[in-house]
Amino acid sequence: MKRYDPQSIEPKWQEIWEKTGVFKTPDEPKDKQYVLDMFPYPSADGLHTGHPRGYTATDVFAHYRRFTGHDVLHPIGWDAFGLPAENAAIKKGVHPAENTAQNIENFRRQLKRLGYSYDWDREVNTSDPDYYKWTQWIFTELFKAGLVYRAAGQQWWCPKDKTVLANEQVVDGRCERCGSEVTKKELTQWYFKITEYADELIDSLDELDWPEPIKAMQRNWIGRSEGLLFSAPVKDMDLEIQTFSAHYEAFRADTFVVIAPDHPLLPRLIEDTENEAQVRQFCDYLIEKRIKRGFEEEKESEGIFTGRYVVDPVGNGELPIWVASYALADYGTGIVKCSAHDERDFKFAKKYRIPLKAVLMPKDAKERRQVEAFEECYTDFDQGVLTEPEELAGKRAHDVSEEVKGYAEKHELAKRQTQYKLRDWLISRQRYWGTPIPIIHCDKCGPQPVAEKGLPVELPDVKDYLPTGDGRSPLAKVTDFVKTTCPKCGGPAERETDTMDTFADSNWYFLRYPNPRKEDGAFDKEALRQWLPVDMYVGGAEHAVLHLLYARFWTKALADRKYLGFREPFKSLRNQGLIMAEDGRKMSKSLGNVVNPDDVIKAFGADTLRLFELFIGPFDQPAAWDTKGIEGSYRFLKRVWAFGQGLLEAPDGVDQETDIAETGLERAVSKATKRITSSIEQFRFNTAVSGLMEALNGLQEQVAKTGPHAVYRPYFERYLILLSPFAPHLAEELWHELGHEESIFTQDWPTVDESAIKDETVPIPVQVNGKLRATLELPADGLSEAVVTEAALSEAAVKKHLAGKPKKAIYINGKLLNLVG
RNA sequence: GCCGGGAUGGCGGAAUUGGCAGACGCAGCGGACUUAAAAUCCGCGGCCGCAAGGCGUGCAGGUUCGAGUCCUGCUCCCGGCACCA
Repeated sequence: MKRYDPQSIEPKWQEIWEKTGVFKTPDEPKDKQYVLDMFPYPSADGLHTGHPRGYTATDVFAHYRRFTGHDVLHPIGWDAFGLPAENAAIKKGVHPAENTAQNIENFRRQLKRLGYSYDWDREVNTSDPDYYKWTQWIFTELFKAGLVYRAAGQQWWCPKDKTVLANEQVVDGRCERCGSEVTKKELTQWYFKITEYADELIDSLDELDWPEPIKAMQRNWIGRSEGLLFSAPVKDMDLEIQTFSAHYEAFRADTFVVIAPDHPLLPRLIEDTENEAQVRQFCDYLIEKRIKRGFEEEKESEGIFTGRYVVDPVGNGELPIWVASYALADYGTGIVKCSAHDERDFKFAKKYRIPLKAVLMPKDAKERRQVEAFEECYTDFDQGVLTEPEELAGKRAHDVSEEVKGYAEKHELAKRQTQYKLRDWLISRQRYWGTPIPIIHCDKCGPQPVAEKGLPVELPDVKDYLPTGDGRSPLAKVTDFVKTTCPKCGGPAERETDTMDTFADSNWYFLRYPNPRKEDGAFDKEALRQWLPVDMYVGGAEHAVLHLLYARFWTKALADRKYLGFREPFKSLRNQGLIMAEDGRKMSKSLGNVVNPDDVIKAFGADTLRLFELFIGPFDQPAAWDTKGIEGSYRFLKRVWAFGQGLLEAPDGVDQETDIAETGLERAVSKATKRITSSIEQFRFNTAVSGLMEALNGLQEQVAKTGPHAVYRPYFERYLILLSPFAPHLAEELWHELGHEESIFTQDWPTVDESAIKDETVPIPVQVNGKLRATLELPADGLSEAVVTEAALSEAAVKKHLAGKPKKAIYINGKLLNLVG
């Protein structure tokens, strides 16, 4: 009997599969399935144990879809631009291009060693000019569509990476990449107008088959809130200010107004007032304090009276305008009407002894007295009852929401307004290793997009790619690159020297796979029609608001430019949970608890690693690595191997006893097929693997009755097909040993024999008063209530717990009998 | 604070629509093989109890013939967002 030797069979089949092209993408797909992984960022560390979890899942899914007659596109590529590559390159003194190429080579080797069924002819590499040419082209298209603009402003700045960061890349006041504390810097930068799509980005989430938490995060991030916009004249001034309110129902409680210290209207507001200098000084102090504080929440708000009043449009008289540190210039209008029914307003008013008024009351009398005395801040707009205005008195704020909106609109007191937390996407990066922004600055004509024939704007191959830290990219020092002519007037002009955020690269790569080598366009209409949208997309939940939101935005923008015939790129999305270290902590080099997939493959083979990563726990949940657990998966594959070898060496010919075993084998395989099929479809790979284990146990049990026999082979062959998406090498090897010339992957998915699944006798649990007292073993057919009840009543254990005749009986057909005494 | 997700043996986890709680695996115990060990194979296994039996899915209630699953009220853990008006 041959020994199970993954080290020899796995590379052998990988080579054969590649040579014969079994996993190549079909040309004219009829029943297509686009099964996609979030492409990896090729870091110097190579694959970590988290990668194979998601990649094996999609691979199993892709195989399964092929087996069930679908034409599958299952590609892979490299998200190759980006800061970490550049930082690593700087550290090692190797050019990022060279460093990235090495890393990709290593990643490719590792992925191939795992036996994934990728179509390797379709690799894309975002740092390849043939790719980023089209990233730049899309940029210019969006520019022409008015979805790209330049603006000056305070930007988050990472002092270590020496580049600006988007809001999304700042986590707890730190740079998402390197963990340094971020600061602010005044810069002119490029933005994508993602806010233009805010509504659609929220609304169309409903139609997506995505994990609910991811949808919730996107809704949250976009942060839509519908309310009223009030306009109010400033007393003794020719000036109107506007305020946004989401909780306008208690508008009669407004007693003051706050404005952000950095609000653009503020200088005008305080001009020529008595306290002008003092207010200005205080605002400077507040602004500085906020920058220093970063993302930490202020313990106690501070403010100062501006000396100005607004005349309230809804009848609350003249309201004093205060500068308040808690007011944000970039949300709503930056000015807020304030009341006793907001925690922050309430606290602020108490601190500065600003008068308050309560018009929203709890039902409870004691609580009510506290609210009336301003001892408590009451903010429950769902349960609270209004006391003013008279028309609404006694009604719940929640119930009159629409009524108030309608009334305010009708009498022109306010307008309906929707606000978003989502900000436009800042894409300029002052770093070398990225896609150059294809813009030419001309003194006469302004910024001009580079025409398609001028693309790609190639990243110059320079020695000095170190970030400068002065707010300009290292490209600014490359005179040959910078100096050019204006595409409009032909005069001397300068190139934009910033590069794009790497999320721009990954925004559209899934559109490139259907036509990866197309030279005269980013994508081919017919190829996109054949393959897009992506049917199954798998990756980590950490991309919930960055990549997944941006990619949706570009898809919609390109659809509006008539380039795409769909508005959502990813129909179904699944997230894999993190693989933690065995100690339950995150794997990290500094903790020394990292498991390297290469080592695992060396010890157990790729099939074991694949199987174990799926068996480790529910796919979307985090799981801790388990050294003993992987041995268990290895043991299982060895048992499959030994079982196969047993059948190979078994004698031919038929005798009567084998019939009984065959019935049992049919049952085991049919049951397994049913269970594994539904598990894969639901992305519950851990139960799919236990289904495989259970089935092997069943096969062994049956065969043990007669010993191995050649007539059992067809059952085992069907079993191998079920196993093959998980352990492709082992399955293929045994398949061929069993005498097949063609690859196992040309076969059809096994069918289920429903009649075989049915057992001849079934166990019927008998409960007395809901408690299990006996289990009857009865023939599967003819299980009427009368038959079962009669059998149950003759059981000693049932009699014992049942005093006399049962008052009532609940019989669930073929499943359970409950006697109530 | 707000929004998600979760809590089941020693451990990871199973359990269609409410119907035998603990599948499958890990660790453990007992046995076979072996001079011995590893590997492999067979068996046992929620807790308490000698047993009959009782108790068991985070806690407290409820609905139901019957609840891990449904309802109400909590506790704790994980993730995301957070002066967002």
